[in-house]
Amino acid sequence: MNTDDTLTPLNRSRSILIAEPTKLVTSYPAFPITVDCVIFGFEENELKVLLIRSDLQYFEGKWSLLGDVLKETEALDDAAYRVLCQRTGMTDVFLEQVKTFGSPSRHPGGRVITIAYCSLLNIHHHELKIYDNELHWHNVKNLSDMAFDHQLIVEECYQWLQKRIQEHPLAFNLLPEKFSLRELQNLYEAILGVELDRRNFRKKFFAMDFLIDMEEFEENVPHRPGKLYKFNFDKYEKNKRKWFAIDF
Amino acid sequence: MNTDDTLTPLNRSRSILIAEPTKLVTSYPAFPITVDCVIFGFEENELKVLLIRSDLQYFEGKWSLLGDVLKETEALDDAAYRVLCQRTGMTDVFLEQVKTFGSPSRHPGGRVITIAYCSLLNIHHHELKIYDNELHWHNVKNLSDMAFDHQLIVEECYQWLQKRIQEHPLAFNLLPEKFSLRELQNLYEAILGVELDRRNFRKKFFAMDFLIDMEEFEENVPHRPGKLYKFNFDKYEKNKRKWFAIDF
DNA sequence: GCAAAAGTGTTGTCCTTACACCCATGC
DNA sequence: GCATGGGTGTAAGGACAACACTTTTGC
Repeated sequence: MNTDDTLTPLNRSRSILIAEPTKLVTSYPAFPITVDCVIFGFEENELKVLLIRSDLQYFEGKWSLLGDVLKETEALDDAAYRVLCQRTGMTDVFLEQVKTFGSPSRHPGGRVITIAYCSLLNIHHHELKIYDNELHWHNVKNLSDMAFDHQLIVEECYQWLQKRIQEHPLAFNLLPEKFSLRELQNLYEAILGVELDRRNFRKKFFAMDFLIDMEEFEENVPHRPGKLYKFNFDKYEKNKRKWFAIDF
Repeated sequence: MNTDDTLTPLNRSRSILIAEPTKLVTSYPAFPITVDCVIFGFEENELKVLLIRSDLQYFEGKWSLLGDVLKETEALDDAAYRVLCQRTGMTDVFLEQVKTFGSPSRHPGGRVITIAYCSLLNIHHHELKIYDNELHWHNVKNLSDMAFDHQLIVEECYQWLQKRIQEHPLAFNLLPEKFSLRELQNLYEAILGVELDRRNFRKKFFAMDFLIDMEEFEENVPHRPGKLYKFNFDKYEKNKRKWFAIDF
């Protein structure tokens, strides 16, 4: 049973209806909220994440996610898109809410609750809006020395991505519009940390029948050029299978 | 580019380190935060969700999730467990964060951001702590007239559950410790909204080899009693398969 | 002509599905 | 003895894993 007497739902008598919701809400404790974007990119066969140097002296030299404070009347997703757009100049980017982190001690300046978003983009489709020279792509495999609980946040988003990429066609957000099957396979191998059989990988994607053959080939490669494909998002949306299989 | 001049990370010059994080955090806008628990139970072959009458006059007569305000120094998960424990008396209950909802207009008393948790429990393992007579189990299929955005929250948690139950042994949280295969199948059918072949369903679960045969039988059933099983969580934890299969 | 990667098929195994009959119990 | 659900097996088809050689291009 509750022992304090603040005006929380569990403390109030249930039989009296509250007529002044504004008064009620004003009585609640309030917390600063931020959104943090875990922005993944793919380059040189490595999965990368976009980080910036922390601007807190407390975390001097440590790396931090791109985030910003939620504004008074801004939707959560809008705040995340705003951060993305301001940093990368891109507006049509994959973005999804992953998890909210609210440990009371995660911020040295007081309690701040952050909503983590995961974002995937093609590194070569945009120029970073670098306001200073401290914005960089980092290999996901060697992260350390991060500010706040950002290492934990990246790890959870990375796990989320590993699972998600197997069930949804997210990978294509990380590649150029036209890509070779080798690039696609490299991407899956990098994200999942496994080696895949080339023949079976191709068979699987051709069997899905969501790849459009561009009848074009790679250029400037020091070996036989591979064919280029696009992912047929329209067809995928119409045909996506109703997922069902008990399996654990 | 930002046009206002509040002290958000995107507006500050990046070259100056901030020495007083507390001052910084205090300058951020702050929002009341609640946790809302979508508590699922299973009874009479129907998936149910635990709801209470809203205590806001604004939502008079409408149903609402069980929630409470986040306390100043309380971890998010702790707040959710507190709500669960206060309502159901149960402490060892499955609980997981699902998603954060923060539409600026979701609460009539001002902006309140809520973190939705999903919880699964065996209805018959506890007595509801009913402080008044307005706490009830509702069939998930016929929800309407809910307060706030709670209908949306329930829908998202239900979808989350449908997916999750196929990949993780969550179902056993909704059943008595000892259950028959029929009960298990009924549960899957109710949650997923499909009909399953009885023989194949049994084969699948026996093949997993995570069921412990209790050598006991149902009682007081008007037909041949079925065998009772327990789920072997220990064995599952040791053997759980590394999930990998591109499939979308 | 050599290095490097593209491209291609088959086979065996396993998993999934579809499907029908007898059995044990309560009434 | 009848109604109700418990319990079981098989066959066919589809998906997946393992595996090696030829082709094309750049240099």
